[in-house]
Amino acid sequence: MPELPEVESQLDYLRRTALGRAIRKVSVFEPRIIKNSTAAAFRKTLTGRRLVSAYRRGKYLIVDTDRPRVLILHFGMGGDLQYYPGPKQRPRFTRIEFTLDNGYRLAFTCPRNICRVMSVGSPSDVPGLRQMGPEPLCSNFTLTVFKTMMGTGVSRAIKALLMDQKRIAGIGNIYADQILFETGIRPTRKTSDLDARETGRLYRSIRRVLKDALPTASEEALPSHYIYSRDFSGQGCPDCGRPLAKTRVGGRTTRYCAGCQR
DNA sequence: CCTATAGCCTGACGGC
DNA sequence: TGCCGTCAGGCTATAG
Repeated sequence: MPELPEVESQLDYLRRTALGRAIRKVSVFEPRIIKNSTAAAFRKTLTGRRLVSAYRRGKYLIVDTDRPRVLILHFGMGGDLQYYPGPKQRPRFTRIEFTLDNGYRLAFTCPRNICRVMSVGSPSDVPGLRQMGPEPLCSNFTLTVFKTMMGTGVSRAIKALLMDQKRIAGIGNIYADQILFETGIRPTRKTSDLDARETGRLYRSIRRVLKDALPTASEEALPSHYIYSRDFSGQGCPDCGRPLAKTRVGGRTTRYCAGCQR
């Protein structure tokens, strides 16, 4: 569920709380979520490090330290950061806890253990980051770039392409459905079937939907007009009121309006 | 190379 | 009351 806008809000949270502090202690409650190294190496490489700066890439959060050592967080589904004064406030599902030099703690929580943390020398050590496609909200993601991407070897459903992190960074199930709804394109359409006008609309919709979601994105508040929310609350299409269709595309539950999306 | 699918993982929820 | 099956969704590994 944490997609580009939600990870951006996690980044904001980190900047308002633990960023700038040094790690006094690393507590590992769930070693399985640590990738690329053992729990012992994870602790050792990060203890004493200062969290200098952070940025987002796709659905990853990347934290640079005062050494050639980078903390990578991936929120999987339902991952979250919590900052609190002491162990009494430790949240449920805390998998990793950093005790900071001001005594406060930063927890990485994840109910389903699908999240991942890594301590690496460079972000490019992580295959998912190395192969990550362009950032859709950056200026180098132009219509031309998007058109080229849409033209190369694509017999797949358009929704599967939107969610492919090697093509575009940061779009997951919910925003893919919303982008396609606002474009009036059915998620099951083959990418090669889209004409130039639809491709242009899709490009603008990707940018608009993600950008509009940035200011308010957080785990608990998805806009009520989103087709995901509308389906969840048993309401129909926000435009025509018709019951929403549900199917599977790219292995994911997919919601659309059979009337408004062609 | 490209695409599709199974599996990881466990809380929430509905049915009985 | 409580058991059980299903679903959710990021990604990766593997199969076709």
